[in-house]
Amino acid sequence: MTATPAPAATGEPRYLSGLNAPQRQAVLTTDGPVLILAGAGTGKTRALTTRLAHILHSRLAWPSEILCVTFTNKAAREMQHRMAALLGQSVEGLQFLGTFHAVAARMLRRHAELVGLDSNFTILDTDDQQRLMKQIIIEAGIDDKRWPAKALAGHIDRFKNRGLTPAQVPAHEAHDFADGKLIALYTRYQARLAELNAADFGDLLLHMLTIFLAHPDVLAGYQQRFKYVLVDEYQDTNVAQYLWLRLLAQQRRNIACVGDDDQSIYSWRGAEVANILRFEKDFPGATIIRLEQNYRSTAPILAAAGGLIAHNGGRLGKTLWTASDGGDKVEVIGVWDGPEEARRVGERIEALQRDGVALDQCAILVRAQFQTREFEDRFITIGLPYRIVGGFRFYERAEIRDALAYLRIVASPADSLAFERIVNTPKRGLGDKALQRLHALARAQGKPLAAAANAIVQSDELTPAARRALAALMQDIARWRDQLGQLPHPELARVILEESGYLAMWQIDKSPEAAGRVDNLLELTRAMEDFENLTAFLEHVALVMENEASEATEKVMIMTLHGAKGLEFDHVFLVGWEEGVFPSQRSLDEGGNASLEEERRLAYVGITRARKSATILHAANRRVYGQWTSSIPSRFIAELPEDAIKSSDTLSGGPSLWRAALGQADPFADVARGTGRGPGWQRAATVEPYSGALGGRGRNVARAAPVEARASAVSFAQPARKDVAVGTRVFHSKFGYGAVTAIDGNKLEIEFEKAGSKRVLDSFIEVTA
DNA sequence: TGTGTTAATATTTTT
DNA sequence: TATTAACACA
Repeated sequence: MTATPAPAATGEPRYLSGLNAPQRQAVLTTDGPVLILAGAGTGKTRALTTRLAHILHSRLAWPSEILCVTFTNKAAREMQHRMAALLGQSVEGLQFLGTFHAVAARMLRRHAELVGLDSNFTILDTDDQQRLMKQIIIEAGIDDKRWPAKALAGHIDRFKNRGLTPAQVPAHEAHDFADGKLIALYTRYQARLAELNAADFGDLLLHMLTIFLAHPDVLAGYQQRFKYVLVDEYQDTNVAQYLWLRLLAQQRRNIACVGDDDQSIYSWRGAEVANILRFEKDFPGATIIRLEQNYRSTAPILAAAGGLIAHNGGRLGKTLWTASDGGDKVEVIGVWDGPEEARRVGERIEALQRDGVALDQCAILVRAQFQTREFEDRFITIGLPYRIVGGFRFYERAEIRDALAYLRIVASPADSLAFERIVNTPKRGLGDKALQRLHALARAQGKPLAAAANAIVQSDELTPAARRALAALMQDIARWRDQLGQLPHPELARVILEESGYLAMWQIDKSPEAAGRVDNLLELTRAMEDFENLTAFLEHVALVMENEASEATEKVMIMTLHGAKGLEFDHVFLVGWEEGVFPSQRSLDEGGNASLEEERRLAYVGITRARKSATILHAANRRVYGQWTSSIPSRFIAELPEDAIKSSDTLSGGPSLWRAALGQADPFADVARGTGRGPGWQRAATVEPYSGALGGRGRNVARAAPVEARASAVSFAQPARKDVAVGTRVFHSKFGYGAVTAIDGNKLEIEFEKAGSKRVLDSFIEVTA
């Protein structure tokens, strides 16, 4: 094996230079099925992108004859960009490069009538979906508390992921929900979607499957068209996606799938690792190419990751190697509790920062969102800029969804879900009673809600007040619809937000987040300018639920392990490696070994994100849902190869934990075993006291805990600002409004209206009038 | 119809 | 602990 790229022959296209032998093979083997097993950091995107560029450059196919699917919009965009860079010009006409859902939606709009939809069908998101399911459950006379909409949505989603229409669901699987009514509810849900001219995410693929199977001519058309099929992240495909791909590629068999079975972490979303494992059976004679040379991480990091993943069974098997040598061992640090973990990581990052490391090259990877809080609190205190990635996305925010509902009802009068959402937002005095009547009429006449509303205001069904309010709303909607062709759509959106009173509703609102919501609404209208018309914008929103705004300032990234997949950082902090946190309790309780192996793959993904250093932390005590719990280090720590890691413990409890985990005599074993407050409690509290350690009800400890005693160099370096004094009214993006009660240099003590008393740095607050 | 209370409930989330 | 949804009340 060699790190040297194969020598470039003269006259060879420029894009091939710099590829290693297997990468080159992955690009040049254009005929027949190819499975590219690409380990983390082995240049998989590069191989895939170059392959696409090669096909186009060699004129093997036109852009419109290529199907290239990814899972995320980000990945699709990146391919587009990198290919333009490779070929020296951007490529037009790649109509079928995109996410599975975007590509399927594009196809479905062409053939919608074959599954009883109109080509302008709306795409529902999870929220719409669940509201609809709840209606269906109640309509069926089922107790929606015992059988929540969420659970039904989960079942139906799983069926769709498996490519099963209601008729295809095996009868014995119907007993899981509402006394065997599951299939009936699924059927009813699909019927309602058809009435609403709507499709959910799962439908985009499932409908296409149905069409392909029922209309061989349509399928043949696509089989003919797509000379080459490229698939990214193949290990994450679900059964529906797999069947869809297989149908499309069956004819020409020029399919190339890139994936890594060791990075399959989405089985809970229906991903089937089996798809990648049986590729050779599906496509006999397939070329298998392994990319194993890692260009990202140091040898110790790869050794740690490799040693860990070796504990999984049923792998296709890959061994990552690197041509570079040196590098620090992976550090494993045991700490007393969550706050100490956050403090340690903060210190480490500040040290790195002093050495000139950019903050956005440091990442903290957590198993679950709740772990981010500890870091957030700490970083606010020491004034370390951070960004929590994930969590709520722009288009999921309530105000954005409300605004979109207004736009949807204007764009498509039959969108009853949108209508329902905005009919009484802002409050118009249209309560349950009025809505029930409206629903009843709509159902009786088989009309959309908006049409029923137009009818009901002609009658005396409603109270005069409600009737007036509804009539006014319907007039507004009609007027906005008239303006649809006249005003530019961002302008129309502004008009709607103004005239509906929706914007005013938030402007009047005094809660801390209201100002942000107003900003978001303005941002929404701005974002619309990037689209040709309202329809194009709404399509984008339905399929691209991500937050595109990237911030310019350097910040420490805090994100989940799932969110980190596909990313890389110089310095990675893997926190919360404790049994019950990671691997998560849920995965230990249910799902058996498969589920544990997925957690292990998640750990593997986490470690392989690191370029230069990986640091693993585990705490002896952690507050989960307000309860203090003790835990032992994650089994994954014990699975790391001894010579790739370096363990260190803090004074406050680490060593005892190690011994507990290794089953040796340990004076504090009772602590580690989870009996709660063992003798270590008092000891730890005296080693490094802080309010958090003594639990929520730490009445016996002064509130102003000496946590900040060792404040960071960063916070000392900044001069105190002059526009604040005791009593100044301020705003903080996390805590809301408050008044300054004490000033200590650039640290302020503020009594927040909602959040209580907090100490924060002055650079984090705004002075308000 | 709007508001204040209580009670339940709590992974991961590419579209 | 903290959020959210459902329910009683004015």
